[in-house]
Formats: sequence, structure tokens, C-alpha cells
Amino acid sequence: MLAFEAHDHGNCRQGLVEAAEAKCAEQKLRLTPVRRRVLQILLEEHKAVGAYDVLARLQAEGLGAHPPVAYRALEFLVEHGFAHKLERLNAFVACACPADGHKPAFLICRSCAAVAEAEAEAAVAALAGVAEAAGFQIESAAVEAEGLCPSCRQAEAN
Amino acid sequence: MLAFEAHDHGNCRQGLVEAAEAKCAEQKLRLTPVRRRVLQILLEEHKAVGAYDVLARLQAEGLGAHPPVAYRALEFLVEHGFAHKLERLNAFVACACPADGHKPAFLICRSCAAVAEAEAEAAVAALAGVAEAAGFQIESAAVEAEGLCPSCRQAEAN
DNA sequence: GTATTGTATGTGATAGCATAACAAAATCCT
DNA sequence: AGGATTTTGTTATGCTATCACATACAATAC
Repeated sequence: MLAFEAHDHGNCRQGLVEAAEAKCAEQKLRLTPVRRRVLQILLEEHKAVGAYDVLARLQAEGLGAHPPVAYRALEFLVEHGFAHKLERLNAFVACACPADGHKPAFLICRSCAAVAEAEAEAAVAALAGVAEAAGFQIESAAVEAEGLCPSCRQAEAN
Repeated sequence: MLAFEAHDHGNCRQGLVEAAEAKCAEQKLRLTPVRRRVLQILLEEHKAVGAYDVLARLQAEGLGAHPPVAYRALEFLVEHGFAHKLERLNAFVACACPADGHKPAFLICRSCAAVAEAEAEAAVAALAGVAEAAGFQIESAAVEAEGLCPSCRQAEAN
């Protein structure tokens, strides 16, 4: 899990872009310039980014000036697990651990807006039990918690 | 849990409004005409309803013509547990079992848009474990699954 | 019973999020 | 090269949500 601790961010960024390239090559997906750039932007920001923020940066670089450009790239990234959408924020983050079939949960700090990606395997399994009983077939699950991250928690205690 | 089965809906509706009235009386909350009406609308629809759909109905009844009216009423209902917001749909549903401190999960059918409210106690507990390890303090959680409800599942099999 | 205070509502304006529909260009395949 | 498929460009529009300020209502204190 990518928690709230500091880490070598330049490093993780580089690695994740390369991982995406590898996966696209393998699965014959097209990581076009716009898509690659959007992934990089998400990785650089390393927080939840709105589609229009992404768009603004694309625009500044001459890579596309209209909302659909950003939304389509984001859709591609989400669809293939390179990014996730945070439903509570209407925003997007790069996936911190793009392994196939992982079940992400998000911890969103209401104070500083930091977002951590956690593994929701257990939570989704628990939910699957309830759904099964109701005859409901789960295809995807969004698990998002809001609260206080460690540093804001500490700051608020003072 | 309120599953996808048929049930006596007129009955549950009536009971839930009365329960809300009782709880408001007890806690000295003000279930004003607009708020009561919005709750009724959610109960009547018995599915996810957008704020602007609610607003349209209020307008038709002369109860308020501008977005803030609907949003404020919805906010009140959500805040006090009479309704929930579905983050994935940007829409609202009446709470099917407004007991204090219950942890709802939602099962959303991608085919017919039906929504069932399930108990997410176990899922949230599992998530709390992960969060705890990261030092994150959960204040609220949104658990929403998308997939196929029993009838659409069956229909798709044919 | 009136003043004060807090809460709720009315209203206009505006900000932010997202997609439909169609045209053009790039890429892939044979 | 030709045709099919995918991606991008662009216009327009629709949906979701909040700000800011004015007004009205309700509860409590005097």
C-alpha cells in the first residue's frame, strides 16, 4: 500500500510510466502521446486531479484543448487500471500499484486532501458475501473513506 | 437489508416518513415542508434521484425553484441519515433502514439502475483495519458496487 | 408581546463536471 | 494502396453544485 509516508517520488513515477508502457506493449494497447502525458501528469501531481486541471495542462502543452480529449484519455487510463476515479471528489489519481485485478480503496483526508490508495481486498470480499446473498453480481466496487490522515490528525490534536 | 425483491412499498414509505418525524421530534430537528416533501419524493421514486429531478418536482408544487433549495434539503436528509448520496451516480436515495450508525453499502445495477441498500458493517470493519495500520482515522465511508441485479442477470443470460 | 438571535428559505449568478454528435486524422491490416 | 478501425479535434450543450446576499420564519429571552 502507498500510505501517507514520504517516499522517493521521482523514482516511483518513472517506474510506473515504464510499467504502463510494458503492459500496453504486451496487451497491444496504444499508449498515445496524450494518454502517456495524462498519466505523467497524474503521477506528477500525486494527488487527486480534476479533469479540467488535466485539460489545462494539456492545453498549455498544445496537446488538446477541449474537454473530451482529457476525458477520453482518463477513461482509457481508468479502464486499463493505470488510474482510478475518486467518485467523492470527481477527480482522478494514478494507480499506485497497477497489478491486474487489485481492489483499491481510497483514504481521503478531509483536511489536506491527500489521498492514499489501500488494498480493499478484504472489504470487497465482505461485500461480495452480502451481494451474493441478494443475487447481485458485483463487477466493480468503489470503496472510499474520508477522514484524517496521520499528520492532520496530529495537527488537529494540538 | 432491502434487496431487490418486491415488497409492500406504500407501506414502507409511510413508515419511513413517520420514523423520520419521530426522530426529528426527539432530536429537535426541523422537518420543514420542503425537507419532508423531498424525503417523500425520494421514497416515492424508490431509486436514485438527481438533485435536479427533485428540484423539478418541488418547482411543480411551488415549493422552491432554485437549486440551493433542493440541495439544502438533500444535505439535511443525508446529514441526519434519512437519505444517502450515491457518489457514483451523483444522485440520492432515501435510507431504507434509518437506524443510527448503520453503515450502508449500495448495489447499483448497471442495466436497470435499480439500487439496493445493503449492510456494509463487515466491509467497513475490514477497511478500518487497513486504515488503522496507516494511521488514518475514518470518519465516513462510501461503499458502492456496480454490477447486475438478479433480474437483469437472468435477462442477460437469455 | 416585542426584541434578539439563530435557522431556513428565496433568488440570481456563476463555477465545475461531463458527454453527445460529428468531422478529421492517424494507425492497422491485408 | 485500399478499407476498416481507432484516436483525436471541435462545437455545442447539459448536468451537477455552490457562492453570496436578501428575506422570512421560529425559538428564546427580556
